[in-house]
Amino acid sequence: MSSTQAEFPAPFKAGTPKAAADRPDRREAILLAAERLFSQQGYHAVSLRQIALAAEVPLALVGYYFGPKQALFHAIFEHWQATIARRLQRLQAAGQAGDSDQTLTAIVEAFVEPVLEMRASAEGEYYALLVARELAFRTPEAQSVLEDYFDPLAHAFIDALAELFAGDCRARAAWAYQFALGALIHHISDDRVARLSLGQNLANAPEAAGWLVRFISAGIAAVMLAPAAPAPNASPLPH
Amino acid sequence: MSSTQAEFPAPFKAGTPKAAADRPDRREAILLAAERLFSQQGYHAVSLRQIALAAEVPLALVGYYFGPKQALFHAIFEHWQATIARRLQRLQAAGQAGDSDQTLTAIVEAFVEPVLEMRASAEGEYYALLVARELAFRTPEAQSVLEDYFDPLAHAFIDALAELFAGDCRARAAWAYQFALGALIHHISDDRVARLSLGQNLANAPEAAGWLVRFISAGIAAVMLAPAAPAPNASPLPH
DNA sequence: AAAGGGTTTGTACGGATGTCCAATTAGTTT
DNA sequence: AAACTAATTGGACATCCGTACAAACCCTTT
Repeated sequence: MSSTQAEFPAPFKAGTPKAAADRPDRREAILLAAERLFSQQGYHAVSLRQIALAAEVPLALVGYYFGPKQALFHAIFEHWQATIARRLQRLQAAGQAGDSDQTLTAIVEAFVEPVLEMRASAEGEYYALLVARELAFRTPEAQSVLEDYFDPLAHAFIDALAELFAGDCRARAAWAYQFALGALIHHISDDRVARLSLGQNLANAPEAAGWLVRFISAGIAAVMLAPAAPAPNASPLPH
Repeated sequence: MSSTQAEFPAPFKAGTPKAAADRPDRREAILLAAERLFSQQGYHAVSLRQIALAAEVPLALVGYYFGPKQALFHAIFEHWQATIARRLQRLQAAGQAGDSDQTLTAIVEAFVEPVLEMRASAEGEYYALLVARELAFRTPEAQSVLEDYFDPLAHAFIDALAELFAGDCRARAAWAYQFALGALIHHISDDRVARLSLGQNLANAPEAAGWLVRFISAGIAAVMLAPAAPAPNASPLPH
């Protein structure tokens, strides 16, 4: 794991035995504001002063709780580590469905729905956005976060797909997974669909989940069930 | 169009009748360096001094040719505007295919292939990356570029899909388009598939284009051909 | 009351940034 | 050669950045 961990005030205030609970938690306010601003504008576009202003705390308090800016960024991912474990559990439960069509749908739902739920929740809204946007860059930071936290999840999904469609097809499953991940991530971070649909669709509307599951499931099936290396003009439908 | 257009030296030097061709084109050197650095690190992470250093020109020359930093960012997309026109032409040609399966495949190929060709070329490599990575952010710079240059293209594709699948289905087509765009964009900026496929797939390998076309085509068909608002557990395959 | 540790705050430093401008050079036209 | 425009350059400006620090403030324990 990466090295940046420090001796700054603990996430759960261990020092004070029975701290007054009525006082607002300034540390979490900072974390929330950082999450929101980083996810909307990107790490480098946001200053610590903007974060402090949004969290309604003085600037120096940011440094007091989190130290350097980079450590604040890292703390966000620490804070959400548990959600990845939930997605893994959900995937394992998906393998127990009926026929293969149902199993595929169950796997895709296990892939999509926890993320959309988090995106829709007040707590995880901006974390989902942050993951979707910041992990595309090839900085050493992003790479280490990806490898440490998200690669195991990806391998689990790819293995599940390769097992569902028998044969030597793990390479295909890896392609299909990346396409599916792209569709999911873009949907998460999208606010353009309202404009492009001329106002008919709302960004991240709940009914979109069903369309997305449909899109990804059919796409995966088309890739996994294709006879061989696809001819340039092959029909896309399994038909 | 957003307001930032200015009286800075023209892209094609109109003032000088027969400028000495042996002198290196400093303006294009700046544009190239900006393209590369912006795509790798992001707009806000790159300073004008870094760009000037990479282009091997003094700092003030950047301002002389492009004015404010945002105008330089905008000029990159202005420079590649022709490729968007080519994509539009390609899309219009795709409508003339045979049956609806072939037409859909032709539309998707018109959507995917020009982008992958650009990604594979030495000239357009960084531009493709830049589009994929930077336009996801909700910053004023990204929004204005999206509206000015890419919304017309998106509308054309959505209209083509809505026309292919008859009925009142433009809203669905808008969803399908966003999912497809996500798959394409993520594939463009991805270098993780090699790791996730345990070395079997190479990032942006040419054979991936066929799989991507298949994935997207089947996904679009599944969304557009669905009977009604999809039930949560509906089968994803058009049977 | 006194002490003490965890919080909170105002403030300031060095450095980097975007932008601007006057001055100089190069190239073409009169 | 002189004049004129385009290209080029170094340097400076105000502003913002991340970071650090000493003093003040609670609140609980002596």
